[in-house]
Amino acid sequence: MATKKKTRNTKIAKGTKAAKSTKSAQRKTAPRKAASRRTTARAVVQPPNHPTTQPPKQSAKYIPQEFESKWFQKWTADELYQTTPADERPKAYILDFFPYPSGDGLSVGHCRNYVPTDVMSRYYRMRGYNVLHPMGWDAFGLPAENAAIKAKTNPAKLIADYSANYKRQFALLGISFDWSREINSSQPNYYRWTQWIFLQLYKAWYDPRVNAARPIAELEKELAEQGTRAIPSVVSADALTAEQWRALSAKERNAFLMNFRLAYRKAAQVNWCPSCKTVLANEEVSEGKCWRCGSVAEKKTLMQWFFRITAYADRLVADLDTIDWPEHIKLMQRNWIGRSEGAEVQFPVISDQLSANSSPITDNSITVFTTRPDTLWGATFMVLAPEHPLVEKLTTAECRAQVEAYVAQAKRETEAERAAVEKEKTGVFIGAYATNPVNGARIPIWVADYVMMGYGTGAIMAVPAHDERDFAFALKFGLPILPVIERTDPSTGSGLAKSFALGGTMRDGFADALRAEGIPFEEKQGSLYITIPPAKMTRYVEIAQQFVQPGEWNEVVGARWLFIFGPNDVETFGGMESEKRILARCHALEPDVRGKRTVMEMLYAVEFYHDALFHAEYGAMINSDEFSGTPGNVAVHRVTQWLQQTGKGTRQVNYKLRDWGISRQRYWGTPIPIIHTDRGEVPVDEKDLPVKLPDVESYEPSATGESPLATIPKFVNVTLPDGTPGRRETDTMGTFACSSWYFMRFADPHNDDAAFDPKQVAYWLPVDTYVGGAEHAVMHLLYARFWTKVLHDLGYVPFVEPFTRLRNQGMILAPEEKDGKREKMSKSKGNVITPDEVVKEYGADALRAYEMFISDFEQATPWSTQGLGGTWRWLRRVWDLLLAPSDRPAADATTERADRDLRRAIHKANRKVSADIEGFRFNTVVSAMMEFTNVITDAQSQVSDAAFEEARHTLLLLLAPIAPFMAEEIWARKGRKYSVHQQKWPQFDAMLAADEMMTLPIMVNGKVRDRVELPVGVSEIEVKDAALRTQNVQKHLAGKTPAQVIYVPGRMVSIVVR
RNA sequence: GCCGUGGUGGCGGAAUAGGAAUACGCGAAGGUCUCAAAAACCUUUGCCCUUCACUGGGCGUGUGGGUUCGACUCCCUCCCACGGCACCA
Repeated sequence: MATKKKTRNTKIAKGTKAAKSTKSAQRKTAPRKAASRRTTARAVVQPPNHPTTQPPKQSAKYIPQEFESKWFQKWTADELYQTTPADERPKAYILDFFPYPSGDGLSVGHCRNYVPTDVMSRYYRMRGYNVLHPMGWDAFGLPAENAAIKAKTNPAKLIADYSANYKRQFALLGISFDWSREINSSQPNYYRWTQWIFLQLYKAWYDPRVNAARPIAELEKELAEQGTRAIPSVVSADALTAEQWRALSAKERNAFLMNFRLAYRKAAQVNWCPSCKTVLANEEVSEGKCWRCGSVAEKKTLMQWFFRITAYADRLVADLDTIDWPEHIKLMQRNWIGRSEGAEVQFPVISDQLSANSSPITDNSITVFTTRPDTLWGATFMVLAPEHPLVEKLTTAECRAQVEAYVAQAKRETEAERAAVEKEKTGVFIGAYATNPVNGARIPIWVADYVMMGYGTGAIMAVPAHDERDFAFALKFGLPILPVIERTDPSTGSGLAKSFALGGTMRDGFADALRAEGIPFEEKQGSLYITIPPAKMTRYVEIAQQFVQPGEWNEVVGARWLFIFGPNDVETFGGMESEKRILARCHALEPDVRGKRTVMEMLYAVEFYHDALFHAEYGAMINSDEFSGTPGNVAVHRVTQWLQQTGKGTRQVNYKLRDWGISRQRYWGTPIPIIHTDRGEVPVDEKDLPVKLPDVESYEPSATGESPLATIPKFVNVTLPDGTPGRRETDTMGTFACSSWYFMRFADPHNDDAAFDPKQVAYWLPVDTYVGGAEHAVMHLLYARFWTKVLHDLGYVPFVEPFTRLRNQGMILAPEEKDGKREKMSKSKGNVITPDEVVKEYGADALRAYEMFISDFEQATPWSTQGLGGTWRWLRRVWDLLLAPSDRPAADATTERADRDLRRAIHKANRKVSADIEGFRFNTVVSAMMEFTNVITDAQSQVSDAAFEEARHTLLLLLAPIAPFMAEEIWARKGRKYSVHQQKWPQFDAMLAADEMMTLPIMVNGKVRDRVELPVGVSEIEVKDAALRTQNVQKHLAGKTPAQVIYVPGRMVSIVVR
């Protein structure tokens, strides 16, 4: 560090001398001690009688407000950023997330992604790429509709105003969007094709045999020929023979096909406000109440449209491995899809319980899904979700009243209440029993709200010893808990076993005997807390038998489960019978435990045991008949295989992912192109698209829960070409539909004959770089991936992933207050900073540079007006430097060396700036530019005219993507041919960037003690020699001979002395 | 609770691949210019000790440990902040 600074000081000192010795009168008047890059630059810029070629109106000073808007107008007029159609150049598609234009406009926080993607686009244009960098509006949706209702206007008008404002702000920032490709998802020429894609989904089904979507017509053909025989059951459709299919009416066939279509209709619940008589979005319900009127939100069941995204779950998981996305986003998608492998197992209901019911059902059984078939032997009860249809069927007469009350209460609870944190477990026994199919155990059936109808089969086998929720439930209701998986001690990797010897239960000398055997324990208040090493287990059991007092017992828990009552009187806890036996004996011996209903409840009273009683590890199986001893890593697999072979269960994959609901009972969205008739749904003919949203005055919600469109007869009532009367579907699509394909439309935005020209899409797509906030990590990105795969399967696009590279920008927070608290920018807190105010004061280029410089692109960070001032001052120094006159001294020996150094800096800067723009390291792009500026300034009075010009030329070109306005203005003032943005990116030469000398730090025993400067490429022996000779190293060696000298080529020398 | 991300000067942050910690910028202090101020520019700026000075030394990347000639970087423990999910069988 010190050396480095000294070096620079030396250079500056030399520079000053050189400056003074030159002829410039101005420089002679410079302060004697000036010696600075900055004074020098400034002194050169403002000579009183410097001959200037500039028109009088131009300021010599950097005043961005004088020229920024002028240049943007010219760029627009010249169509400088219009994308050219597909050609032979390499393409770069750089895209920002589709924004909803909000009435509040952009803040400096929103610019965090628009500026860097613009820099990148400008960079790739200069690199000779054909760049697509478009912008459009995600214009449909709730915010616009609500704002319009409030303002008593049409949302289309609001969107027009808001997007115009966004466009103005983008212009202010110099963002180089190709506005000729602007799209608006709420215009018929766009949503016509959203409807078209809906129809493609409606007319397709997912064939698991080929793992792809296929036309539904092919399914109909197959059904007519051979029924459902060859179709694996992926949907909840009944099996059908060809004859049965052919016998169905058109309406019945339609209903049957709904089980297969990728766009289908089913009953689903919505939030309903009984007072506003309207459907509420999740966002409009807070704490179970309507956010407008505060009444309690209810559930209402409506027929709604869904996309069958679950069919693609496996592909959506698998293809994540092929794309360059942040790992945490991929992880969030994997978790969201929530693929889990397990088994479905049938638990027969014990029929004698049913005989009491009026309709005895002989083949009744409860199907459960489990990810842990290896724990089946520990299933000691079952739980049904309150909504489960078998609750009604199986509840016995004695329990009916209680069960019905419980179910009614559970249904009243909102989802939020039911999922409340640390909620006390509740549930009711329904009076019926089932048989555990693996061991024939008779186990009770309960109903409880911690089981959800929406996941798995809505019923579970409860394995309380190895599932936390089941454990809590069993403890509360006194249900038996049987360990069936061995506990491993995480710290040793072997079995964890514990014993608690209560004071007075063991004879004297027990502790000494343990000590003699080397079994560790702690003694507190006369009781022993023993942790038994696996190797000593047998010995421990022998010792305990000898020392246990008559009428007392000692137990072992964890890896083994033993109750030691006396010599040769040891009970193993390992099944329902032993549970009963042990409990009876303990109750008999000890009045204090008589209140305990299960062995585990008794043990749970000892806190020392807690970590050994319950665990969810994949350990070796115990207490599981012939499977006991099966190692943990193969247990699930082996049991699943056995279940399949014996017909007790089947291997099953389950997902958390639900199908994508798109129905919105709203006006402002894409109408769903379906007509309802007596013979079922009929899709609107593709040539009749778009189904236009009627332009109406009032679109307040209907009182029935239907969309406002339902109140417009002119829209609703239609007659099909064959004269059949029909009713249009009145739901509109949620906006995720619009944003699931817009990136394709940008490739061919004005096509009226198709959603896009496949050739254009094949050229531009997939998107090379996609940038937006992490809040869309799951939904939007998953849906867009899904649509892309469907369109691929149906032959419309040649790729399966839409976004090759994804990056998320970090949030820009409000400037830090004195208390150091970090806050988001928000209108309500009044701490929003707009680009408008920043551009007005500092100009767009300073804003752009600061947006890049502020921090790592993905990291959240507070805005700082002082930091912004720093980048502004840098730009001003660049301005002065680039517009300074060129009158360097003639070349001589000194300049030759300085020229070489400067040229090296030029190529190093080029390399760094290029690599960092491509790698999303925008903050170091700016710091590298600042350093390059400093180097040129420092060197300017020592180098030749040619080298100085080369450096300044490169600086200007590297600056063009970052500060486009200033670069263009300087380019013009220098009299160069318009435009700087159409220039080639400067050439990089690795040879010229290579260093001649290297400074190597020398470590002695891990501490830097000295440094040597050597030419690059000297031999290892020379380096070591030089290192050992340096003064401070000699001092630290203190006459000793080094034991080891390590040379890391070009990096450092490390000397070890003992 | 689980999952994810992060923790480096007074502040924003940098550090390619295990090899010079704190680049670049802000702020601060002192100075130059000025009648003065602002602006601009110069110098210093992790902490501590030592030296008139040159210098030399110790500590230092949330905590504690480990691996290594060498750790911001790799491994283990713990703490804190932020984001997301939450009875998912």
